[in-house]
Formats: sequence, structure tokens, C-alpha cells
Amino acid sequence: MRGKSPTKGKNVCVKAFLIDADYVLENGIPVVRLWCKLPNGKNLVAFDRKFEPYFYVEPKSIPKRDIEELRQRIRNLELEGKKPTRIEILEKKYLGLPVTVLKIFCESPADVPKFRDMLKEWKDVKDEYEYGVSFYRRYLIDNSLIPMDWIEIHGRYVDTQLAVDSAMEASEITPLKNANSAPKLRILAFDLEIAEEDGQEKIIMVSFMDNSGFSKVITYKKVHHPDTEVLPGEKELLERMEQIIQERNPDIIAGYNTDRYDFLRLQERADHHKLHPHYGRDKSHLVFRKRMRISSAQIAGRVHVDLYDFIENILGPNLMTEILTLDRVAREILGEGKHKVKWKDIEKAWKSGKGLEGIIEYCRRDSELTLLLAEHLLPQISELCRITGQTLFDTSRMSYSQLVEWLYIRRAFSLGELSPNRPKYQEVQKRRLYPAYTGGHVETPKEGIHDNIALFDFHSLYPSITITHNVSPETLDCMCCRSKSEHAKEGGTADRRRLQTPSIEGATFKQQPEPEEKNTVPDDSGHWYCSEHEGFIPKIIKELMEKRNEVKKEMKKLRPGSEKYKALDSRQHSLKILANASYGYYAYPGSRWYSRVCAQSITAWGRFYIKKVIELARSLNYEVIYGDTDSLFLKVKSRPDACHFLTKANDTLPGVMELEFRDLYHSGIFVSTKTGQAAKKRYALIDEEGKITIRGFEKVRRDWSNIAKDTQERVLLAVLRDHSPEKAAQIVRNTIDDLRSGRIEMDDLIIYSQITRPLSKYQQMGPHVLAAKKALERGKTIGEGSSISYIITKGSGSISERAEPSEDAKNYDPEYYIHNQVIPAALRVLSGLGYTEESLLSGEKTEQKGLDKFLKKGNGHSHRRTGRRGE
DNA sequence: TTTGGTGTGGTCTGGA
DNA sequence: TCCAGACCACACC
Repeated sequence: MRGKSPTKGKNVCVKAFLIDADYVLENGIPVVRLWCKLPNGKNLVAFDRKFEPYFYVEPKSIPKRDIEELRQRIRNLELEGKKPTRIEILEKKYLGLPVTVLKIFCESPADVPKFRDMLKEWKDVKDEYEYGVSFYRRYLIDNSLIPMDWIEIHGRYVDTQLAVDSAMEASEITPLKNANSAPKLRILAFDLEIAEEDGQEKIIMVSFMDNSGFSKVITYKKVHHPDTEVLPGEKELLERMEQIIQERNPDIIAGYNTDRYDFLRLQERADHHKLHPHYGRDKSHLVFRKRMRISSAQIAGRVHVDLYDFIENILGPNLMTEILTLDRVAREILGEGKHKVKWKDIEKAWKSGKGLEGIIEYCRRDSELTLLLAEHLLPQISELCRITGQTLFDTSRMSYSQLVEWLYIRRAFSLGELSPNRPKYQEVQKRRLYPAYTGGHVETPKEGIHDNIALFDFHSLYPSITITHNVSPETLDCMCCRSKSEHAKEGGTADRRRLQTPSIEGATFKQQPEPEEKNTVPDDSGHWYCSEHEGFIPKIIKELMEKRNEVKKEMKKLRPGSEKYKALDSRQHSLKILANASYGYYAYPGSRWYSRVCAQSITAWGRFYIKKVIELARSLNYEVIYGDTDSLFLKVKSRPDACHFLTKANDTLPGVMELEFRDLYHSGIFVSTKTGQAAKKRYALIDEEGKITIRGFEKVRRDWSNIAKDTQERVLLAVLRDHSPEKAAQIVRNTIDDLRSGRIEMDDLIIYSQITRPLSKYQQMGPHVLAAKKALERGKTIGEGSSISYIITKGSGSISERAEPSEDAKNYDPEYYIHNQVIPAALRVLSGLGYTEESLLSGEKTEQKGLDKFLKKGNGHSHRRTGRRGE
């Protein structure tokens, strides 16, 4: 593998797939290393020595002489005997305005922040920029290179000590557009098992699995099992692990929670045995790269992907599961979970040496699920890499705001814009204190059961507003549109003339508002946005949306389920994620492109358009059942009727704004709050196939027990599908019986909740807090951000005092689960149908209003309160 | 270092 | 003992 490379010395041009980028210092000079995969599956590393670290300084005074003087003084700065290598004066833009800056080059990346610190207090320096962009990122951005995409390397082959098939000294590296799909990368998943022995937490077992059929478990107690190696002890196990990684030579090492757990344990135990394992493709050891709260384990030449980070940051909010354990996440995403083994059983088996086979299989299974998850998620993460231009290592660990930020920074560079600096801590704190501004509009629903509900929603409401109204910090209150006549506040946009113009790839975008009209925010702020010049952020969002439309169009030509189709699907999904996150990024206090006004304007237009569409529906005699921010529920006669409305609505919408028809539902229920108002954000719909969609109800909340959630779902189904409230009531009564007679599994009584702050910071001792405290006392690690599961047990005292961590709970309090879980959840649906707690408990058929009485007839305008109780 | 606002509902807490 | 309000979590979009 190592040593001689082919055609050494000759100049060649190689097409390669970029997996990772980093740099090393040679004699104080940075050498960028691009870790690549060749089309033939071989690994290659390319060195680039030509790129210099730099940052920008904006002088306070503009006169050329002053700038030249400043440049001289910076040129003479001295830091440990080193000076800036050179300084350029150039024109850039900052938030759309031209600005003259000094571009200061240094010898080593570490010099950048140091020189910046030296001159930041100077009175003729206005500001410094982009000093915080790390060197390898700078390199990728400035060279337009995209990780997880193809590049072209010009240069010559050289010898190398690195564990790669070949190495090149690059003379030029360029991106390669429209190349083939990704080559097959080798992914190795691993998992550790830990047990206490001789008062120490030892690593007792490691499993590996890769995507070319390799599977192995290593341990050090006598056991015979397929693909299992028995080693003399922990030290040898750690050495063997290093060896296996080097032999299998993966491009990607995948784990689950490996940043926070596995690699830390590995490091500890390696230290204990005075080992210095290296897992990478050079001689370096494991590096923990500091991030804000936790650090990430980085391995040279391979990409360590901790799937947990990606799931927690990006996927998590969209998952059903209450907790993000490997088991639950795998069950939800892959449809299969872990082997059932208790933590204590592992230790027991280890100590006794009996039943180790089961532990081996358990451990192997963890690696297998991790591998499967990796294969499933890596295409998605890779797409995000391609959009943001960041490495797989970084992208897989990014939050939404960071994804948006890096996309903007990269585009800023290519458009000649300086990126605003990250706000200082003080500034962030200040921003946090601003009062909330008005968000989306929620139309009060029509309580009751309705049939033939058509659901419409705006296609990417906030992104399309950003584009259509050019909402960007530099276009805000521009001088060029200042004197334009105000257009009429009411209906001004409704009859605005528009043109249909085909844009790239046939995707149609309606034209921008007519330039002579002032693009004024429909609130009382008086703000407007430029109608002449496209803003920086609208431009980026537009690119995302156009790209997404192209991809979706491409997808239509393909068979759903095919590899290509799936690849495009993750691409369009990633584009959507980025576009949708752009609004939140405006309002995020840590944002570089922070603009409350922009965020406020976007929501103002959002309210404007949803209200407008609601009014239109009413004027056309449609019954408006509900609407929330960007969605609209109408009672319609038929599918064509729904489409008829859709056409009408879209005729009134400007720019890229578009209402879409989602689905037609057979019926749906909208319930009341406990105070008798119609409840917003809580409803259930059933489609023509009998499939139910539940929103907001306890059923979809993780802080309710399964017994309450399942009962509620069955109640909803009985009401909506079987039209039988009485059946629903019977379901509740049966559940109550089961609870009283102890026929319910403890698992169904678990309530999950998040600990959102340090336990000491709680002012109010809720059940989850006290349960967490108990768990803490019993040696569990519980802190900010952890999830706690508890059960309310029998006994005296408050509910909170009787909350026991679920694994310790010996009994449950049936009365709590009946009165505080099952009945409230069921009543949420049934109270509108005349049932009360008493009627559910007694089993009597009380004077319920039949379903038919409750069913809304077409024009039921009476806004009924719960006054019916007294009739 | 965790994109935003809107909304419902449970449990606790402290004063009447 | 009752009740309003604070606190808290988590849903919807």
C-alpha cells in the first residue's frame, strides 16, 4: 500500500472524490491535505502547499494615504519573530455596500487570530473580518471545492508514508461539475461494551462491521463464537482494535454517540495502559476537536461520523420516538431494533463468564444497526455537505443555524461579500432580551366533526416570501425605492399585473412585483425592501428553491425507490431544510446575518397572505375550518371543487408564492380547550383509506404515558372511523378496568420528559425533576439535556414525590393513571360528545348527544361554546 | 451555543 | 381547601 506511487514525477490530471480536508504544518508552513477516493476505489491524498492563511482588516479612514500608512504598520507587526507575509488592498462588499479592506496574509493559520488580536484595538482599524474561518475551510471555500463531490487534481505523484494507495503534490485543484455519483466508500461501524471489574470501568468487548461484509467481535474472556477473537486482556484488545481499523482501512468510521462516549472511554483506557493508538491514515493520534460543549473525535484521513449528532440536531425533531437511543432510532428509521439485553446482564455475564455468547450477539447487533443507519443517513448528510460546502466530519455535527451560516459564508465569498462576524457574547445576550415579535396567524378552528376537508398549504411560505419580497438586510429601506409611491394597503397585490415567465429548466417563476410599486411590509412598521436589486439572501434562497424544483422535476422521470431516485430525494430534502431554516436564522441571536426586522417582515407577509386566502375562501362561500401560519382547511364538495379554489387563490398570489393542495380528508375532528374555546393546533383527520393523522393531541406527545396515548388513539378511531362514541367510551372503561386490576405493563405507564437545565436551577419541583434527582442519587448520570423516564407509584405525598425513575418503579398508582392520564386524554375527544369523567367512570350511558347532533352540517355558523352542558 | 413565534395543558406554589 | 398564576414541557407551523 505505502511507498512507490505509479508514474512518479510525471505531471498528471486525476479525477477524485473529495472525502475530507485537513492540514499539517511543515516547517511552520501549512500543507493542505485532501483525502480522496478514486473512481477505481483506491485512496489518494493530494497535498497543496500554495494556499496562504489570511484575514481582512477594514480601515477607519478611506484616504489612500492613510490606508497605505496602515498597511505599512501592519506589515511591520512582529509576532514571535514573524511578520505578515504580504498585504493586499482590495474592494469588497459588506452587506451590499462597497468597502476597501486590507487582506493580510500570514505564514501559519495560528498567526491569523494572533495578528488580529494585535491590531483589533487600533484606533484607525474599524473592524476585522473572517479571522475565525479555519484554514482548511478557507481553503475549500476559496478554491470552490466541495466535499463529497468530485474534484480534478493536476500535479505529480509522490512517495508518502501515509496509509493511502497514492499521493500527489498538486499544482492545481479544481471542482468537477456534473460528475458521476459517489464512489463506494468503505464504512466501518463499531461499538464498545463496558463493564466494571476490579473497581474500574473496562472495555470488555468491541464489535465491528463494515459494508463489505466484514464482521468481528473481540473480547478477552474464554468463549467460542463465530467471528469472535479472544485476546489475553484489555490492553491487547485495544491494540487489536487499532490493528483491525488499519487492516479494514475504512474511509468512514461510524458510531452512535461515539463523540461523547466511546472515543472518550477508548482514550481513558488507552492512557491507562500507556498506549497511543492511531486509527488514522497518518501517524497522528486521536484528536479531540473542541466544540462548544462537547468535543469530537477526529481521525486523520478517515471521517469519524457520530450519527447521534446528526440525529439529535437535524433528524430528531422529526422523529416520533421519545428518546434518541440507538434502539428506538433504528426501529423508527430502519424498522428493526437492538437485541434485548439489560445493562446489568452484561456485567453479570462478564463476571460469571456464562452467557457471553448473548452479549457478543448483542454487541455485534449494535454495530450492525449503526452500519445500517450510516448507510441510510450518509447520503443525506453528504447532500448537506454539497450544499454547504463543508466537510462530512463538520456537516454531520452541525445544527440548522450552522448549516445556513456556512452556506451563506461560501456564497458570500463567491459574490465578493465579506461575511459579518459572529456576534460577541454581549451582543447575543442583548439580542436575547428583545421581546418576541409577532409570528404566524392561527385561525380559530370550527369546533366539532366535519367531513370533506380539503387541506391546502403554501409551498415553502417563508422562503417564497423572502424571494418574492426580496427580504434581506441590504435591501431593507433602500434609498433607491425610498420615494416610490405607496401602493394601496388593501388588495394592492391582488390585482397586480403579473407575467408568467419560464425560468431555467422550465421551472416557472412569476415575475417580481412591478418595480414602480413600493415593496412595503404589510404591517405598521413602514419598512420596505428594494424592488431593483436582488438581495444577498433572497438570491441564495432562490437558488435553493430553483435547484429543488429542478431536482423534483428530475425525480418525476424516475422510478420511485430506485437508487437514483433516493439520491435525488435526499438532495431535494436537504435543499428544503436549508431554505426553511433561513427564516429562523434571521431571528437567531447567534446569527451573523441577524435581522429582526427581516424576520418580522417575513411573518408579517405570512400573516397577510394566509389571511388573504382565508378571506378569498369566505368570499367564495367556502367554510373555513382552520388555518395555521401557512395552512388552510376548507370544507369542499369534491376534489375538483378543491382544485377550483386552488386556482382562484393562486391567481391572486404574486412572485413565487404558491398555494398547494395537500389532500382531501373524509372527516376530521376539532376539539375544545378545557376553558371551552375551540382548541388551536389540536385535531385529527381521517383520509379516504381510513388512515388517521393526529396533531397536537396527547397521542403525539412524549410526556404522556402509552396507556393514555393508545387509549386516546383508539377513541379517535372509534369516533372518526366507526362513528361510535359509545364504542370509544367502552374502550376507556375497559382500560380503566385493566389499570385497576393491574393488567397493564409497566412499560406502558412510563412518562418521558426532558431535563432542560441543571437540576439546581429548577424553581418548581415537577415530577420529572424529582424523578431525576432520585436517579442522580442512585448513581445515574443525569444532567442538562438528558431525558428522564418515570412512573407514578402508589403511596402518599404529591404526584412529584411519587414519581420514580422507571427502572426502579416497583408498582404504579392506578388512580393517577386513570384520573390524570387516561380520562383526560379520552375526554379531550369525548367531552365534545357529551361524555364526562363521571359518565366514563360509572359506565352508565348518560344523556350523550349522539354523534349526529354534533356533526356539523354544511352551513353551521353558530360558534358554539360549551354552554350545552346546561341544556 | 439551541434558527423563530403560537398555543395547550399539567403540576406546583403560595395566598386567601 | 381552593384557586389563580407561575413554571415547565412539548406540540404545531
